[in-house]
Amino acid sequence: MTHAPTEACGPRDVYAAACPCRDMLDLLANKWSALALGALEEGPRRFGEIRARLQGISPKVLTHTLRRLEEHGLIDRTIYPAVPLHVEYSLTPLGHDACEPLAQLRDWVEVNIDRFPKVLLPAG
Amino acid sequence: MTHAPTEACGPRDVYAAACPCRDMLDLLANKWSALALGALEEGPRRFGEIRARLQGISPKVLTHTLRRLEEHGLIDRTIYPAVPLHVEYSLTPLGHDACEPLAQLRDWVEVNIDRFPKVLLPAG
DNA sequence: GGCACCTAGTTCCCATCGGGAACTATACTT
DNA sequence: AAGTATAGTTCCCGATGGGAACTAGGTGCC
Repeated sequence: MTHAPTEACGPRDVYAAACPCRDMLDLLANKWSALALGALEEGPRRFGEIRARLQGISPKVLTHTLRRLEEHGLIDRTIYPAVPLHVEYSLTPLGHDACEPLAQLRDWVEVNIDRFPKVLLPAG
Repeated sequence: MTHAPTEACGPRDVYAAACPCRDMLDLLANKWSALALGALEEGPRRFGEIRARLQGISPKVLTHTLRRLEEHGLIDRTIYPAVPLHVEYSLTPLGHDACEPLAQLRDWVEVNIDRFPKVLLPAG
């Protein structure tokens, strides 16, 4: 029973409140998660680098986001006790795979942003 | 100037805090938005139908979610002043297109749910 | 020694969001 | 007059997100 078959964990329906899929969707369908995973797509990054890439995120929220992704097995956190402390975040295989749909969502937004009502686009 | 070219609205970068892309990502990268748009993919649905499909959502949050999607031009809200009041929600062309990446995200979660750490999967 | 600096956070406070339960409004049915 | 149905709204409260300031371990500078 190392890897339960499809039936073991319920109906696998994101629309079912009790299905664990719901929690996973909640984790991934999140602005900061989508951006953080994307930032790690090109390779491992340090806390400060991710923080700089995700413009506008506060250190508190970034810590929380990364911890959640780590708990759910999407990223690894490696501490290098070097001269100035060095912590590196990297995608797990699962996290790498999750990047695909998230990248498509990010790309879709960038491509279609002009189609949104102009009132909502400040410098439109 | 009916439809501004790519430059008019900034750099089109979801990673830029000031880019309107950020707001759109925040809207779409959301559990309830992703589920609600998916529920409308098969055709127009009424408030009660959507509520029943999105198991666990409260009427307050559903109202808020639908209003936000409407404001951003992803869905239409049509009132039929029939016998018992009848309100129908339907996808706009923009909303229809947004369903593609969202469906991929939902599907990815359902397909890969078993790969997540088992501690987090209640009935795993 | 004392002070500023660097990295990676943590802590505090507050505004907004999300969730449950109950209530409202309108109109028809019995 | 009471009950049913639809589409919400309102209230309360705990969780989440955001800004600003502070902490901790260690280095280099004077």
